[in-house]
Amino acid sequence: MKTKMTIQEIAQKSGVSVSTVSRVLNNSPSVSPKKREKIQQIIDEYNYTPSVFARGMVNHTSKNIGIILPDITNPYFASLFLEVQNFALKNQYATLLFNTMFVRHQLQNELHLNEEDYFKMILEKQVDGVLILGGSIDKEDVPNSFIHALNQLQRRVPVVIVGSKIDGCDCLFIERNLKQGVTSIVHHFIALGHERIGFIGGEPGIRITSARIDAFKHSLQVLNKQVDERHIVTSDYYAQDGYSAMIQLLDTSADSLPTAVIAINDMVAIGAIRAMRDRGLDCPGDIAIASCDQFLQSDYSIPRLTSLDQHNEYLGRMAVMQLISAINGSEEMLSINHSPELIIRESCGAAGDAGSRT
Amino acid sequence: MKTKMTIQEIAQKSGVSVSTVSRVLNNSPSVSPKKREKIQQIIDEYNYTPSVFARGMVNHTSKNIGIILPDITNPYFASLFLEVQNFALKNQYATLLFNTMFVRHQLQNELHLNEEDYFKMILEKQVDGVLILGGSIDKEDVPNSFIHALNQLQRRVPVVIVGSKIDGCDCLFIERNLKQGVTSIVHHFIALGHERIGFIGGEPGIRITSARIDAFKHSLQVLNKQVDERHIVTSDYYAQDGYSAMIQLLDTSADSLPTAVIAINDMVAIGAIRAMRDRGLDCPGDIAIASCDQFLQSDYSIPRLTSLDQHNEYLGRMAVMQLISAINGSEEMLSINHSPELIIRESCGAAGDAGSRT
DNA sequence: TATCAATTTGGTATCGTTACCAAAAACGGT
DNA sequence: ACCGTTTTTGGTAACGATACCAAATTGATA
Repeated sequence: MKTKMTIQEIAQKSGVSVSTVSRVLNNSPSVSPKKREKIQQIIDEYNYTPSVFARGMVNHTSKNIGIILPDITNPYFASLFLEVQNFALKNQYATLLFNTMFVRHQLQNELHLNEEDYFKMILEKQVDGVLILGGSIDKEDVPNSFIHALNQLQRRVPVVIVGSKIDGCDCLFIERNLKQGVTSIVHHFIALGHERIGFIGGEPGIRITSARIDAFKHSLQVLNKQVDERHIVTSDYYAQDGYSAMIQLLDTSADSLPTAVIAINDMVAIGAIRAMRDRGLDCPGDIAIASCDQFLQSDYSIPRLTSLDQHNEYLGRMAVMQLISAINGSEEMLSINHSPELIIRESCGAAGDAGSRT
Repeated sequence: MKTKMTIQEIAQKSGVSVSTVSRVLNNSPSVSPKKREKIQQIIDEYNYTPSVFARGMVNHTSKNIGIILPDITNPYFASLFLEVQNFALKNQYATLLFNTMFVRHQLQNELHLNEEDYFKMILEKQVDGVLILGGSIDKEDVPNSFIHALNQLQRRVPVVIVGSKIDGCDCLFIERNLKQGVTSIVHHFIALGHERIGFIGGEPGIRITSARIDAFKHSLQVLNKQVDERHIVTSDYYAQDGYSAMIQLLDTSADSLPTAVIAINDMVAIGAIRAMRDRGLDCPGDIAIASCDQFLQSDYSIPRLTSLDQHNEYLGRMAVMQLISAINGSEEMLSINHSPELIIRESCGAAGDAGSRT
């Protein structure tokens, strides 16, 4: 490949010293306008760009940030990433993306890596900061080795984590309000006259799951409603998991089925509705469904899904802002506060029957 | 942040010269086993990793590759990316991901960038190679400025493009067989006795769209069936576009509706089915639907979608393999040949009624 | 033991920037 | 015209690796 221009060549061609060219490159004020213009012209003409390696040697920065997330095919993470990249780019940072989970994808995962290995890799890549979106960090008992690896990472570059705060880890955490949304769904169901409400989906042992189930139980207890434990079925986050969870629910409590079910996300809801259909049940007729974390297809499914808009874009944006400000040495913690919004459509019955597509 | 170890410090601590440490780092054979072990131990102890900047200065490589794609939230690109990253990582390459399309996401896209701008950015990042997955490259008339920018990129680093070959561009192209799949859908529909078949979705002026529509028309003509132009409605690639395309189809040819429709992908199929439902029509009863590029939820939708599995994983893998071999100076072109597989489920009627979930 | 070849080591220029300091030029005021 | 101050420039030492060549060590053979 063609050899790159260097600052010396630019200097020579413009008849100045490298120092002056460097000053132009870095917008230093102390360059005479005349020289600046001439140099800039030469830079443009040869479309020279400074070597990030040489710069890195001096500044120890790469202008890259690392993003670690479990699964980019999950719309939740994809939309988060999108906001992150957008904002990062606006601040001259590019994003190195590491997708840690391959299992679901039937790909022969020839590299047997756990998240700790990714931490190491990312460190070797000399990124200026790391953003961790979900993953193992959300486990209820995070392994010590994981925390250790995380702290080691944190000692070298700023680390921002979108997830639940854990003890013994001094990274910056951005927490979502997981409970508020579930509570508002419960209230909505109660208002529609439902007495027996269930909850499906979510991996057990994961904080997101248990936080939502806690909120679910708690909000029912406050209203003096009972919770039937058989109506709570964990599994995972995808359509197939919604399917299996609903089948299990139907099988184990055939004598007293819930009349409404909360799904941990839209994919799970879709799987659950499919399961109901396969068992000859109608949604919302027999069981109403509402879910968290709405995604793009929610408004086109049959029935259209009542779902929570968690404003993930906002979350992603806050996370990078926090990271970039930490990279720039700021200690300030950005406060984040956004309320999820319940989008009422058909799957919860009653009020949503008309649909909401615009 | 803590200051990083350098090779000199390691050398000093192990009582050897930097050269020897460097040799250990690069697995050079000419180091005595005893010294090698001792040095390795010190390296591990301080968990030293060499500076990518310093290395880059000497080798001019970053061990990073750049991936440019329009929309990571689109399951097609997400699964492609996953394979790409997996294989890249296995070869010590990390992936810088650039998502060029923001429009669909209602985000205030404060950075007004077109793909050419991304080329420039990626070049400045000193990646060792670039992989372009779809996007503007698939336009029927690619702007000259785009080709120019592309060639400029290509002159500096190897560029592999997953997309249709274009004249005047000497990058490496990996082409999908777009026609075969559509043809097999047509044959399936004909076998089921359908006479009037339509086609919906896909952005007009994009090669993927026109290639598939061409294949659609051609395979019908070969069988001496007519094509009703009103039954071909382009729009875009998402659920909302399937919805609007189907509405338009229903509106413009109410007198003679097709009995079967091919959707350009599963999201479009979902939108179309929703539109039918809103108009009181049943799928597959009134209009059967089959689509290309199956995605994860295909088997859980109502009805389950008959769809084409294009084996994208394989495509993604070939693309990185090609890129990495090009980075390593190989001229060889990998030949790629995989046949799409039609997964028959409910949405096409008849044969698929039983569903296919395992 | 002396000689030569093969193996293992060390020294140092180099890569392309920026930071820092010193030198030169430009400017203002007497 | 001279001096002091400010602005603008240039020279060069870092930064942390690798590559290359020369030197030292080892081992084998006569």
